[in-house]
Amino acid sequence: MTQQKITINEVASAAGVSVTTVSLVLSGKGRISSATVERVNQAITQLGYVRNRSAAALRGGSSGTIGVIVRDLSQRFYAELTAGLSEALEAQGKTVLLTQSGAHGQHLTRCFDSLIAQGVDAVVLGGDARNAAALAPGVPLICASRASYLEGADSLRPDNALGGRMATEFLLRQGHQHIAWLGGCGASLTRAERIGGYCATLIQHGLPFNPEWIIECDESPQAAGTAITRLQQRYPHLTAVIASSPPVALGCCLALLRREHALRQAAVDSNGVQPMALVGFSDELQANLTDPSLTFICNPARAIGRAAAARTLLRLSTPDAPVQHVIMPPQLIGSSGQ
Amino acid sequence: MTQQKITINEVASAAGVSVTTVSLVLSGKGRISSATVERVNQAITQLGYVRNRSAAALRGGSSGTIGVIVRDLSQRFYAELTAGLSEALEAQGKTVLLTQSGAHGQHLTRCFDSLIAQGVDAVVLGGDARNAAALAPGVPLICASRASYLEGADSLRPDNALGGRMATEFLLRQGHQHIAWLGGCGASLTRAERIGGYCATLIQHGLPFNPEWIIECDESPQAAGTAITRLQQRYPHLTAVIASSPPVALGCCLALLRREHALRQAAVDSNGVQPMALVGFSDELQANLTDPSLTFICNPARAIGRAAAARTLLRLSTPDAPVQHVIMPPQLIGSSGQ
DNA sequence: ATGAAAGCGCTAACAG
DNA sequence: CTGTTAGCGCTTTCAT
Repeated sequence: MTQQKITINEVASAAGVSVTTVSLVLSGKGRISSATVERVNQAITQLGYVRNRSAAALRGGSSGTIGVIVRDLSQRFYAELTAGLSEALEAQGKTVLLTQSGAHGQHLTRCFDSLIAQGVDAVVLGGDARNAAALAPGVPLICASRASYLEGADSLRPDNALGGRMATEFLLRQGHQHIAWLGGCGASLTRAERIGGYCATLIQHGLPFNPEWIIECDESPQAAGTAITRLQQRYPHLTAVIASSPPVALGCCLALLRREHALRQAAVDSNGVQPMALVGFSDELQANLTDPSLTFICNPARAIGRAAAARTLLRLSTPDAPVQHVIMPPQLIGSSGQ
Repeated sequence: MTQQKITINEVASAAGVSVTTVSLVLSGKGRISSATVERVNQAITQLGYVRNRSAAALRGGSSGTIGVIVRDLSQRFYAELTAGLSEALEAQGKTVLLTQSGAHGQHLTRCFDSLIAQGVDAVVLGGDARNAAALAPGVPLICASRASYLEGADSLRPDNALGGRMATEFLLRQGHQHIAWLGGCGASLTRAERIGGYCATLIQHGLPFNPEWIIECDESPQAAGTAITRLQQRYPHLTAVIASSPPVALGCCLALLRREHALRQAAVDSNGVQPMALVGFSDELQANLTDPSLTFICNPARAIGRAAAARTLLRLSTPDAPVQHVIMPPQLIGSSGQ
């Protein structure tokens, strides 16, 4: 179909220079006179030449690819992260090699092997990094996850404690003093960090912190609805709740609306019905579920991806730069923010 | 750190054979005695050899990579699609090169160029395929999008008309006869196909189809709430609504609950208040927003990804297989399904 | 059934 | 500043 084999050789002769010059122009390395650069680029576009990165990689140059490992792209946080990362890397002429290590990270080794075999210039690792330390010696490793990180490698992650603080302060600002925490799994590091922020904020404000107001529950509206109803019965003076995720927040929201219903219908004086306030956590920035009654603290996943891209490029250009750990602030979307 | 340069040469001598044999074993091509295969594989694992795909690609073999182009990974449908695709391809030893063409497909050409430069064995294209026809001659192209496809290339996509039919039939089965359609943009092909299924179903059941019950609106709970309230006022005998997306469904759900409130409080006879039924569309299978009052018709995005992977592998092994177009059924998640 | 040898397209020494 | 040249690790005829 198209002209098959346009190599730097053709480009070189077309531009009346040597292959070295062309190669230098391509990688922007040597000091080539701008006139020559011009001529070469012209030849390149004229011939429709596309550089063969395999050959470049083979010879020792960089492959122009960055490996990414995430557990599963259907997890919002990692999808957003990967989107930001790929966007930023592609803008710099890099290409992303995507691998999924599986829901439990079971394919981590396979991921590293594929990436190494493909000659990636660096690896960005999402998710748990604990046993990834020595899997890819010789290739820069950048960690970008929801909570964990590696001592010796560059890392980016959300400021979960700040998220917990933001949620709590948002509710305090509205006058609430009895705030419950609903949802999430006790083993979650992200959750633990967020709850840390929640507790710290309460204490800073001289409010008592009651561990019985911290409830684990499945990430489903049903489970959340059941849990919050029980919570309200047991602790009637609770006036606000922090939900660990959008489905939990939704479950709370619906349960609360229905409860208001029921109470009003029971002919209780309307004034006696105190509507409960609600804040939820989310992994997507737009969190387009927001509504007057739904406010979210959103992870800056996409921004983390972009930052990881920047860090990766820096690490490639400056291998000796000191290791850096960055934590990025969440964003409040809904009632007051955005 | 680790042993640096283990090439097929080391493997060959370690196994006491020639590089040819090793290469043949690696690609499973030539007829090598199983004894030799055994010996070679042993040497490979012993030395921790990993094949250099760049070299293989350069010499003419396959690179073992499949290129993927999506508009933006933060769109659920494409995140799920990519997850399924990558999962299935990695299980077969392939690696995915991910590129994003941008919200408006503005980087499509750049995507193709990068992928070609990297020597991909095939390209899976998500999103609009119209002007992608001739961008990558010589490389198999597989289309996997929400609606559009290319005549000459293999394609996979959701059965949107069936989705519309499923939503409508679900409501009809519950006895509803006055069903509105809320949300989406008039220019959307996906929406048009779904609405086609909706209309067809109504007609098949001998029900009138009223174009004024099809409302465009922003994909936000607020917009949906406003729209459905207006709709109810204008057409009081509507008893059900189909929502184009989760945020629209949520907005409807909340608005409906509040309206029931209001009516009940206004001391209207409770029996006069007919609760409205609701079905929504979603791009994620778990659609974990489901709740007794929230049912979803979910796109089989992940399954489409897996099917696209299978089709890609088939196309690589059998280049002459006839072009195939596959449409995949959505899934009802919630009240009755699942 | 296996081995020897010729490059694939590119980059990085070295020279000029 | 630019040209010559030697491979990178692998696949693939062509012999054996």
